[in-house]
Amino acid sequence: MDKVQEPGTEARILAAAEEIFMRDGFDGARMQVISETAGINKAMLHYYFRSKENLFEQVLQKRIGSFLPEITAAFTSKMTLDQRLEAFVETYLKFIIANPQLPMFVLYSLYRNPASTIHLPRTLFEVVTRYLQEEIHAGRMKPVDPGHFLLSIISMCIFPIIARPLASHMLGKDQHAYDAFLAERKTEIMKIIRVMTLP
Amino acid sequence: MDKVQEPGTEARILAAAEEIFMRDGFDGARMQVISETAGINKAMLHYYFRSKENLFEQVLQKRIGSFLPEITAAFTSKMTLDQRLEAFVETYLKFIIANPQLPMFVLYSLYRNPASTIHLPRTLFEVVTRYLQEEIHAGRMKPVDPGHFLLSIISMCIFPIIARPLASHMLGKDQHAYDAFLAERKTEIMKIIRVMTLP
DNA sequence: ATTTGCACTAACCAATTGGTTAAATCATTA
DNA sequence: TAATGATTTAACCAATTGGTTAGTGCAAAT
Repeated sequence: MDKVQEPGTEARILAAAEEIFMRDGFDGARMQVISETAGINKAMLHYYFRSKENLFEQVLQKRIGSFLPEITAAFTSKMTLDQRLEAFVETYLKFIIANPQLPMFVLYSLYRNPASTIHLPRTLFEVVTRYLQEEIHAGRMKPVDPGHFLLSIISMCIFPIIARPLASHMLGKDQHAYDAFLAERKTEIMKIIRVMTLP
Repeated sequence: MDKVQEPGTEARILAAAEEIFMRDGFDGARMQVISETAGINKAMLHYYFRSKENLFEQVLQKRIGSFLPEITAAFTSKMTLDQRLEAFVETYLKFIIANPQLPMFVLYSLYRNPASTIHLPRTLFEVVTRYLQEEIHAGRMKPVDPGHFLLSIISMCIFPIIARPLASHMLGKDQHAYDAFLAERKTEIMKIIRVMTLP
């Protein structure tokens, strides 16, 4: 009989904290609920992580750090500009549709406490910018401002997720119809990107 | 001596509640702080508004209702398609740049409690959709899905505001440079819109 | 002049909050 | 086996929370 590798206490706490902080936010989350979700005593939270603030910061940094490298990798893994942008959008959308609570959690947390951005890498923007400038210089792409270009793409990917309650109501779509709408997004965003980039 | 029309207690409470709820969110806001900001006793909050939840809902509905009609009006006030879209983007951007806390407040509140959407009008989307379909039918506009089109525009307007801490860090821009970046947005978004709509 | 009802306050309340402590248990090592 | 250090627990704590209460002052109505 193999003994199933059950996660240690610290990992269980982090997983529980992630779930509760994402659902309820920092102020709405209760240490008691986190400890119950992790199946342990409340005092253990303070034994492993000194305070609520520290526990929250750990969760936030862990989750922010997890997807930026993934996106950057998707972009650099393909050959042509169009392939790279398509891989970028596809990976981005797939990731946030699979983790729909993550964007709002990250954005709201940074909005309330911008100091948390300090530990973030800047590689994604640098990588994309350098590549776009090469393509533009070689005449394979219409000249665009890399900052505006990248932010517009990310806007169109993330916003429909974080604005879901408002957007689905305004478009008159129920749960199901809005999921279908999100599934069409990749195609729609790529249409816009192509018309922006084609020289 | 004219007596300056000082706002009544109820209005002072609403103004204070708006300020505190926007800054701290529902869970982070304290009734004590709201009452102090309004310059009154805490019991007055419950005298005029029964509970914290009710006070919050009043503030939320009031602020949501205030800018949707304004945007819709901007769109319908102009003649040509391009003029209408430009007025829409310009008004939208001007409004949220002047009220930068509003979008996150509304989106986060609805995200945490989607039930609050019930009382919202849907006129904006209907007005825009009908008009776009006419333009497309008349061959004055490239055929696009109105839902995706409208949501993409709104995404590109709002996202740089709510993602400010993250975006300014990733683009390597300080406070000042990011303000300048936001000021360029109208032009950049209009470029994209034109290339999407031109037949 | 007395009643009525609204606006307002100080004091209070039960419940909950994040955090602590001292003691118990477990595993490792000497 | 005895000692040692890490892990876990139940009980506790001071502070804060949203909300209540009984009563005060005051202007209009009777």
